[in-house]
Amino acid sequence: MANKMGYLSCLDTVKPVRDAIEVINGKWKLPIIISVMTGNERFTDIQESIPGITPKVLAKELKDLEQHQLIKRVVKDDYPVKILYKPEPYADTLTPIINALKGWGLNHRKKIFEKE
Amino acid sequence: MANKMGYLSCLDTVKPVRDAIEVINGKWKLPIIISVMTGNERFTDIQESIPGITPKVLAKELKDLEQHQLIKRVVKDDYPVKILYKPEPYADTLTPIINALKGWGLNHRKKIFEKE
DNA sequence: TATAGTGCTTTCCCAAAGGAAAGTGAAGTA
DNA sequence: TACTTCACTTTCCTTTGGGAAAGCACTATA
Repeated sequence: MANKMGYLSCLDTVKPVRDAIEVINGKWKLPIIISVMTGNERFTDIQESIPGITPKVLAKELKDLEQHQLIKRVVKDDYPVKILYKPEPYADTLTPIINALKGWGLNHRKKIFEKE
Repeated sequence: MANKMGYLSCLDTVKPVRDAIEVINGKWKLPIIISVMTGNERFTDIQESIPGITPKVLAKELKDLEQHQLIKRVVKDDYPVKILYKPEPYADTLTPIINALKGWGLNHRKKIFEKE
């Protein structure tokens, strides 16, 4: 028993990786987290710091990230009402992922340029 | 100068992260790489090792991964013709990303279960 | 009062991702 | 000869992601 199938099980790794991918999927979630963690707090600042993102997409992704408790939306009613987006402490746990992707991306770009 | 904008630039990190995301985007690419790196070589073995994947999706993603030089398709004409998928050395460079995602996914699942 | 900026929302639309199910052609097995 | 396996391919359909553009309520400023 334990071997009725002919393939090698890799679920130990595949399952948690898929859990992670589900949270940070799409083109925009990690860039937004990076921007907020860098210190951008205002909607338009975040938007301008990420080339190509539209306000619709940004609004939607900010909501998703709030639900996953990675950022929080703070309404500050000073003179005018200001809305600030801040990273939750939980966002810090993504740092290893971001660094791994950053390192790989830098290296990959180098590799592509060398070849072509 | 160097400060005409009111936002903080985070392109140093955002750009390489996006380069990486472009290569490993979607639900399936990393699971497939994990399966192949685990030692699964045959189409049906890979398919069975990843619950939920359909042959159409697997065929398409395998082609993508081949183009990115992360796996190679080997035609072995022994008695019958066999087709094998093997990891390229370049796939190893994804290990830090996979480990970071795996660790985060495991922790995230624990966090979710604690709460609810 | 008119204009501009902020933080979105709304509408419309398209393309890509992805799932279900069946089919296909070559080869191997009974 | 019939059946099965392997490695896909094909068709069809639904969902999701994402872009363009406009609008809107509110506040500030001239």
